[in-house]
Amino acid sequence: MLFKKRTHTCGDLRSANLNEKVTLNGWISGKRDLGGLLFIDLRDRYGITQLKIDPDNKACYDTAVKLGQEFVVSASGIVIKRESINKNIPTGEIEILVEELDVLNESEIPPFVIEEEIKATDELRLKYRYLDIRRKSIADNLILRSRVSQIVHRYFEKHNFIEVETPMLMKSTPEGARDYLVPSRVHKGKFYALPQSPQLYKQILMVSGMDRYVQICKCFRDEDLRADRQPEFTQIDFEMSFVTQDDVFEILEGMFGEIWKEIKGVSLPEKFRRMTYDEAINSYGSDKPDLRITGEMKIENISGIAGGSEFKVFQETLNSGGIIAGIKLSGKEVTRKTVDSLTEFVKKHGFGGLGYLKFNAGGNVQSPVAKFLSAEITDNIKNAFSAADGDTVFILSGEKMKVLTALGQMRLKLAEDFKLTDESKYEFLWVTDFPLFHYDHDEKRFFAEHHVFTMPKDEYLKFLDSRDPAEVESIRANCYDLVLNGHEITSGSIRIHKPDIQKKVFDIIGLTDEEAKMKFGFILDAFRYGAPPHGGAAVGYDRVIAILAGLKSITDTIAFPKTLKASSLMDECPGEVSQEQLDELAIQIVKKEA
RNA sequence: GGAGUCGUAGUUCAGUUUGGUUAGAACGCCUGACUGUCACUCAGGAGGUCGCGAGUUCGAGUCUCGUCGAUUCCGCCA
Repeated sequence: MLFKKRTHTCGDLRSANLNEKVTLNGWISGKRDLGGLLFIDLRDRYGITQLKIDPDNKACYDTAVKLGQEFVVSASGIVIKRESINKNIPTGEIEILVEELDVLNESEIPPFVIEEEIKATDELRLKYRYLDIRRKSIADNLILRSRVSQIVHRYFEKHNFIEVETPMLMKSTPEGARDYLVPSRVHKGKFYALPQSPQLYKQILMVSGMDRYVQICKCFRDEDLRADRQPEFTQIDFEMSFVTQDDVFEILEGMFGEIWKEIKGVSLPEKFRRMTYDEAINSYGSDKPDLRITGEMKIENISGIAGGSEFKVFQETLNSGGIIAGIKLSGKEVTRKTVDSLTEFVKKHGFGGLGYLKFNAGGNVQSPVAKFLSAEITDNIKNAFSAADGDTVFILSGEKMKVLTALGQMRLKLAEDFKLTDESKYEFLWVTDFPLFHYDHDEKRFFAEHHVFTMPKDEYLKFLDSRDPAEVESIRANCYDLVLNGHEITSGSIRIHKPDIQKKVFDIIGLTDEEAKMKFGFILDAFRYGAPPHGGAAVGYDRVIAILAGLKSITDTIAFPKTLKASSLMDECPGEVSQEQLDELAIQIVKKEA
């Protein structure tokens, strides 16, 4: 079908184009019929341009009055100056006096009005995602995503990385997240798995001597979903040979630096701040602390100070190996309501109650536990937190990790309730020295915290032969996360490349040689032929885009996202398949009993 | 797997607490009027399986149970 092609987009024309004869193609975004004069807003992804239809041009006018929302048209005419200027849009000084108007396609009445302040629910927007993407904010997210992608490709190429595509159909490995499985027709009863990440392939590429590998790739995890978790998501996955942790950091610091500079016009520090896992847990009660909070609100362990008190709860805690710790809220009025809501919050975390010390003006201390604490102890607590009059210190006592994580979550809650987070900041933080193992008391065995190929730090290699839970759990790994504003956006490690160390790690998690061979045989084979020291990381691409776009959820960074139940409302997947397809795969559906 | 919230016109919601006349509003849609609008304005109109299924009741949008879907959180996500 022939149609008059556009000479400009709907975002192009300005006063400089006055008197030019132009053609625009686009969607009808609005129509204002004044009874004679008729104005149309024509939209494409570049912007909106106003069309003026004069009733004297009868053919044109007759077509125009019949136009509905989202009709696709081609309009030709002269760029003229508007009588009244619209300062809200970039093309607001001009309009097109239309001479020729063709309907390229009609549209049914859309199920929701396509406007920036969308009223439709997520459910409806996902079902008609193609209409949702016509909205500027969603389109802009996809454009942003595309721009970042270009920056990333350019950056890694500049640093001598090779892009290698790795298989989407691979072997299922039982460690880690649940795999999405794909049945094999040729090998009946056997299954491929979709990659949770290209981890093993990229390590093998290091053995191959590719030296520097990168890929922006889709990954799949069949786990329950959240606002920031989609069943399929995207990683910037990379691996480097002959490197230490610092080399990996440098690459990512450079990459994020370029992204932020180009997208946000913000210069990030050349080196990001670093913190060990232990420091993060002890001071922020989290392995991904949000450092945008005013005054940082560090957790202080006051076991030593408060332990000297008569307070029975504190005594019992310390006797059973627990800790007493707290956080300070600076200069905010703490009401009865605040305390009640926080108490309810900590009770959900399994605490009997919440202690607090309110340092009022004039040296008066308001506290339900004050009567158990001497003036000296109260003073010492005040000093430990560098508390001033008007500050409140909240205190919890109990098992160490429970206290720290509860205080960590309270820190975030207080920051939210009292608006202590500087939303304009970008706080990047390396969290390093993660534990290599944790002991599972139910299953009575050790598990790898990151993955089984993570290299222990040199000074802990001696504990690889120990089976004492405390010693084994003390082993720290060459394993690191990059945290941005409290979100984990990157995770990686230096890998084990020596078979003897690998064997010891397998031993600790109770993997026999035989099992190891069955699960990881191909990579262990590869490692026998000269594996270089190597390490890398994977960046959670969707989360990075969400933060750049100022979104809470990653859903709108993805063109066609899935719901929390992993279905796509637009194309209605997953769907049933025919009996023939099942027969070919030798698969039988077991109906759930009623 | 568990807990919470939501589901009423094309859309967003009110109505559910305390069951009771013809289920309302706004936007959208349709018709008409209007020659400088840009959230055009004005007048009129159409539009409902109250998610679905059972139950309680003289009577259910409203109460109970189940189910489906969306969403938030916990578990889970090396």
